[in-house]
Amino acid sequence: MHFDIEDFLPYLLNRAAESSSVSFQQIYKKKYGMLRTEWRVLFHLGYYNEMTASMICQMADLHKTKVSRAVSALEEKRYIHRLWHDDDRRFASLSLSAQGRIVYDDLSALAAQFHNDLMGDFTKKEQEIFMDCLRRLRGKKTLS
Amino acid sequence: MHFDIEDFLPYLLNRAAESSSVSFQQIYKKKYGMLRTEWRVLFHLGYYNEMTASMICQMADLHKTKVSRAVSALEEKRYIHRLWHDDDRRFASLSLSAQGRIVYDDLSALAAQFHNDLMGDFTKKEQEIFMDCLRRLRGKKTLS
DNA sequence: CGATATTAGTTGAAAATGTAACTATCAAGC
DNA sequence: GCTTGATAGTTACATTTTCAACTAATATCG
Repeated sequence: MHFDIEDFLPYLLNRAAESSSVSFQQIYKKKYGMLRTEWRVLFHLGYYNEMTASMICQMADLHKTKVSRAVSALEEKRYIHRLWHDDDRRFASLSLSAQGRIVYDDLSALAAQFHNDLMGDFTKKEQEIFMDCLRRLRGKKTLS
Repeated sequence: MHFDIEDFLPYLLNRAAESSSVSFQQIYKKKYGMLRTEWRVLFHLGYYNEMTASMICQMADLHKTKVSRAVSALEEKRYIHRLWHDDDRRFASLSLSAQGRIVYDDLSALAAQFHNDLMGDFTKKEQEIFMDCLRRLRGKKTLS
């Protein structure tokens, strides 16, 4: 079976992902001193308002130690609140603080703009197919 | 501007990339004890036969320290040869050893198969557009 | 030729990540 | 109630990655 390096999907995906992530990373890093995982946790909380750490793990495909550390970092920056449940004290509701909400609003607007810039070159039809492929790919675990 | 978390391109790309890379990683890690960067360097050498480290950096979008360490690791595993140039002794030609070639042949066949499995669900047309979008995206540096 | 700048690649320390073991809490079965 | 097992989350340690400083070789320009 022929192997063409430039068409190898994991490689292509990685390069595209890295290239787009790195440029957007500059923004939240410079403006708010956040790491990628922190931004990821932040935007989940901004979007879904209230989640436990394990919900974030599942939805964002992040390991619990990564989330744990990101949550601590965000708490230290006063971007989120952590409220331990009374009925089951193993887990805590996470939510944005007022300041965190401001940061989220700012960054999500920039993200939307960034997204549109990236997509700008593609036709509507291409965009649809592209996004659809990505969504179908995610979660697919072949050959394992 | 509206921000939809599940459609945010860098996020989608990252998840798709991670998911595909992690599953393939199991293979070369288990079979040959290689890290992702090492596999990346190896398949560049397998495909292009002879490159300097800095050529690999450019083509594979890898930082020179990562390549440097991957090259050392591959050399220790006896998968590659390093030949310092006589006319300009700053750089060295890297190429696969006989054993490295065997490893490459094995892994590239598996990679091709893996690629096809991933792509299997998509129609020919979808595949074309998808790959085309990825290639056009890679290297695009918006908003920086 | 000699000073300065570039380029290829390496190395060391700091930061981030992954893995496994851990604490604490709750659930189930007896 | 007590043991066993699961779950949420944290911590410790080893591995990787990143960043900046470094060596060594060549190039440029006076």
